[in-house]
Amino acid sequence: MSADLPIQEPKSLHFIEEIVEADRATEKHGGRVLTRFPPEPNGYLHIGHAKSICLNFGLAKTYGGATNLRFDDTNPVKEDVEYVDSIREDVQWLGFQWKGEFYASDYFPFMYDYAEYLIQQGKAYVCDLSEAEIREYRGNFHVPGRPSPYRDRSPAESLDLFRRMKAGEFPDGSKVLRAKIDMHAGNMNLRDPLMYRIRRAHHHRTGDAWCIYPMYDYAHGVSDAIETITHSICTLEFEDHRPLYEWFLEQDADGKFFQRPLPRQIEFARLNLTHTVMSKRRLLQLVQEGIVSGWDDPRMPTICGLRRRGYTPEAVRAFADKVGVAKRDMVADVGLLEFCIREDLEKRVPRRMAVLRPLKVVITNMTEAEAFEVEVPNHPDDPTMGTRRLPFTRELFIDQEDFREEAPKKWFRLAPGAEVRLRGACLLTCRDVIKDEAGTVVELRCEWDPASRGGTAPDGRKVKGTLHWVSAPQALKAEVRLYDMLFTQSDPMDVPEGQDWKALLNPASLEVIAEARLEPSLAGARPGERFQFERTGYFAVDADSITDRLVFNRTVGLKDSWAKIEAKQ
RNA sequence: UGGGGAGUAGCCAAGUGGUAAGGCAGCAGGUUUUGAUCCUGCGUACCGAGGGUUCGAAUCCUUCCUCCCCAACCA
Repeated sequence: MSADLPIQEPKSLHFIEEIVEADRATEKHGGRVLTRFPPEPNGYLHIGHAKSICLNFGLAKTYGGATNLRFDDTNPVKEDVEYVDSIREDVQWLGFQWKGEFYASDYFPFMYDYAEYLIQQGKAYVCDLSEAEIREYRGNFHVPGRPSPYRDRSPAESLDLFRRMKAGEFPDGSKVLRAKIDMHAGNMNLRDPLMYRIRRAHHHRTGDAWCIYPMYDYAHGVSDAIETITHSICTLEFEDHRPLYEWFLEQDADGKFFQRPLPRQIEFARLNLTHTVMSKRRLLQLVQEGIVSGWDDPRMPTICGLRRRGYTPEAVRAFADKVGVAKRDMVADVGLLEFCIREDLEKRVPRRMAVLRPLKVVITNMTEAEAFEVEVPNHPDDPTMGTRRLPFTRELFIDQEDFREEAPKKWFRLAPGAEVRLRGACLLTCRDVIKDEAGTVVELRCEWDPASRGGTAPDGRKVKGTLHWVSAPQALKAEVRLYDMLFTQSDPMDVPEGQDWKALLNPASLEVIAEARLEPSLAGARPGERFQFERTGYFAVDADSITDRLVFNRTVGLKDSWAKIEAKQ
C-alpha cells in the first residue's frame, strides 16, 4: 500500500440511506430497493425536482436497485401531455434512466376495484354532502368534526351508489367516496378523507373512460404498492399524510391486493434556493407576464432553463449531492450552485477569447505586413485539449473594462504609459488615448515590444496584467447575453408590507450585448457548445444562433477578485 | 385549548453519552501569460433557552422558546 494514497473518509450517510441500509440488513423486501419519481404532469421540472430525482435515482443506483418514473395524473383538469415529454427529457438529461414508465391512470381499474373492496369492508362510503357541507362537517383545528349523515350508509347502498357514480348517473360534485376513519382525529387528513370525486373531464390518457377520479392520498400509496416500491420518498408537507398512506394500504387485511412488505413513505426537506422563486404559481407568473422569455429562459430555475443557460447535468448532480438530505427546512445559497458549475466547466471546457465591450487598439509601431499568428493552448492545465492559432494584427480590440485613464491602486491592466501582456501574443504599452467630442475613449494608440512575441520579455521584466484580445479584421461579431440572478434579494418572498413581490426583481438580470467580438476560431460553434471566455466567464451557444450570427449565454462569470479589491478601496 | 415536524458558524450539514467532520461563502498568504484555476493557513459554533441525570451531555430526562406544515372534491 502506497502511503501517499489519499485517505478517503467514509462519507456519512444521510437519514434515508440509513433507513435503506437498515432495511437491507434485515432483508426487508429481500434487500430490494425500488424507488419512484412521481411528478404530476402539470408543469416543468425545476432544480427542486432535480434534488428529488437525484435522491430517488441515486439511492437506487448506490444500492443496486431501480427507479420508476410515474406520472401522477389523477386530476384531469390540471394535467396535460405537453408536460410529460418535457419531464422525460429533463430526467434523461440529468443522466438517469428509469426502469418502468407508469401513470397513476394505468391503475384506475385496480384502484376502482380496491375502492369497492373497501366499501364492502365497511371502510368507505358514498357521501352526498356538498363541498361546503363537507368542509363544515370536517370542523377545524379546534373543533372536532361531525359524522356525515351518510357515514352509516350500508355497504350495499354505498356500493350501488359508487357503481352508479362510475356509470355517470350523478352530476359532478354531487357525491364523493370517502374513507371511514375518524372524524375526531387531530390530524385533519384522517377526518374521513375523500377518495373519489365525480369530474367529467377529458383525461390526457384515459380520455372519457372515467367520470370519477381518485384523490392523491388514495392513489399514491396504491400506485406505490402496485409497483412494489420499497421506499416512497416525498417532501415534508406530506408528513401528516403518512398515516393515511399507511391506512389505505393496511386495509388490505387479507393481502389480496398488495404484496408485502408494504412500501414506506419517507419525507425529506425540499430544496429552496436564494435569489429565485420555486413555486409553480410564481414561475408561471414570470412566464405569463413576460418577465422571462419562457420556461427555458436561462434565468429560470427550471431544468430546461439551467440547460439552456449552459449548466451541465454533472454540475446539477454535484449540487444536489452537496446540499444534502435532511428534514430541516433549508435554503441553499445560489452561490453553491455557481460553485458547482464553475468547478465542472473549469476542467472540461476549452478556453477562447472574446471581447464583450470592444475598445479599439492600434499598434503604432507595427505595419499590416508584420501581422503574425500565435498559437495558444485551449486549456492552461490540460495539454490534451490542444492548441489553436490566432491572427495578431496591428488593429485589435480589448475590453473597455481593461483600460482606465486614471489607474486606481493595484491596477494591473492598461492605462496611459502602462504595459500589459496580451495573452499569448506580446507585451503592449499604451502611448495615446483618443477621445470623441463627448470625451469618451474611442481608441488607444499603443506600442508593442517585438522582442516579446509569445508574451515574455527577453529581459525578464515583470508584467502583472494579462489581457484577452481579438484581432479586429478577423473578429466575429456575436450577441452575448449576460444573465444574473432574477431577484436582488436573497428571499424574494420576504416582501415589504404592501409591496408587490415583483418589485424585488433584478432589473439587471439580463444584459444583451449586441456586438461582442470573438476570436475567429469560434466560427461554426454549435448550439449547446460551451467555452470559457478567458477572464470573463463560462458561455454556452444558444439555440437562437443562426449562421454568421452566434448567440452566447453566460452560464456563470469567473470569480472576480479585482472587483472585491476595488469595492474595498 | 388540535395534529405533525424541525432547531449545530452567514448558507448547507456530520455527529446517536467521552469532550464539535466536511462543503460553500468569507479572510490572509503563495503559485500563475486568465486578478481564473491550483496550494496553504484562518472560525472561542457557550450545539434555540433554562433546569436535571452523569465522572462526563449537542447527544438522556424535563420545562420553555422559536420556526415550518396541515382545515382543496390539488398534488
